[in-house]
Amino acid sequence: MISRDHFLNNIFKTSDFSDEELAVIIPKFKKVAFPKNDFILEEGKTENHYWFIESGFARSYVVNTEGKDISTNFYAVGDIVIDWTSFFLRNPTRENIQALTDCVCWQLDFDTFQELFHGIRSFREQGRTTLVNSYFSLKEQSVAMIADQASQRYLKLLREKPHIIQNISLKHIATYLGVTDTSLSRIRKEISSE
Amino acid sequence: MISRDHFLNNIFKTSDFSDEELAVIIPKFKKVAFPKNDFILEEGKTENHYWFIESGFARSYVVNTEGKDISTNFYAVGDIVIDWTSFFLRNPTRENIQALTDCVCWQLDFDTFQELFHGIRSFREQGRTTLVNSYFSLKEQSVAMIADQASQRYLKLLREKPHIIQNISLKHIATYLGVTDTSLSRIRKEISSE
DNA sequence: AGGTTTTCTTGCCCTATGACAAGTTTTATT
DNA sequence: AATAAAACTTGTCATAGGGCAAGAAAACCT
Repeated sequence: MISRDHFLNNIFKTSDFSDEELAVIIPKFKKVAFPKNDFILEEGKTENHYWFIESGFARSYVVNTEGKDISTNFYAVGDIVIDWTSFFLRNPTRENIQALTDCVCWQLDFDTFQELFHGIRSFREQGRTTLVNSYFSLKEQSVAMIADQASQRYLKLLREKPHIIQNISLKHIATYLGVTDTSLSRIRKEISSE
Repeated sequence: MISRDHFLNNIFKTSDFSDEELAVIIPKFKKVAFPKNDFILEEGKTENHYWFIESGFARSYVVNTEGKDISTNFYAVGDIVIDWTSFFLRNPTRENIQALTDCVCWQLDFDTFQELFHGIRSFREQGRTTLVNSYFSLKEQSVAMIADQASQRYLKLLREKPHIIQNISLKHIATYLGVTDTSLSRIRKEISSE
């Protein structure tokens, strides 16, 4: 019997799962802890798991040809931590995912995912929706990179994900927004002086 | 009986479909033609279809707050034309998709898609893979916007999709690459003089 | 607490790209 | 073919943001 206030119950409660389905799904997840700075995923490995974050912060990044890292995403409580491409295409990843603080996560492996995906209609509907939501966010950010000034991208992030601004270091946020840390520092100054 | 050289047979042949499955799937598609400049999808509408292009070129774009359009993708023979977000989340789209030449397409509607997706395991595996591939391309382009110079993004497009460079107007390619048409013209000049 | 490392800010100058405008070439239309 | 309309190029000048380096402030040891 799954406790009514189990973390994963809150994750799944917005979807159309029956109690019976949740009783099948939730026990498949395994609790794991990542200490601060630990790598949840490393470039070159093929991802065989994903996680939901119960506590802590993480970020994903890629390293470009000049050896600089570029943050591609940030993960906070309730977020799914997954490299969609590596997980589903069974390819070595280009991404690194790193715990920025101590993290507690709930993990599912690929085979179990497949079993649930093909076995439970609402699970695959929910999985598809989660992926499409990620796609949507990425597209929004991608269009903003072309259409908006860096300061507007910063303000949007501040508006929509203030917990990221408050908990992630400026240099990581800067690369995510496509500017240098120097520029982001100036953008902050500019904004606070208004 | 589906002809062995039916266009859709070539689309699906790379996946693990049995002949029986193909005989179920392919007849569900409906042939449609879009004349040049026709809108395949318009902002504000909820997308109830997707298409495979048998011939022609199309592009998708969003209009930003200043009224300028930004190309988000180009579609050529064999490509899937779909607004993933609108199609799966059943939301009004922000995108416009426009035929740049006369196009012949094969169309599937949402309800039929759902029937195949939930009914045929290999169909949903293939659908998921297609979506993840789109996600991958978007991410690549997104990281390139931050990590690479405009000229490198142009060269990459030229290398990977020469048919796009050859058939799509400079101004559309420019917004896709995140530069003005003026800049792209200079980039071309710069490259050809090397 | 004292020292070390990391994070953030600021100054100076530079570069890639944008804005605008005037040509030129290509394509479409009658 | 003649005309109009796009598409593309090029010039001049402006600007957002980058590169580098020096401090200041904060976080992290042991």
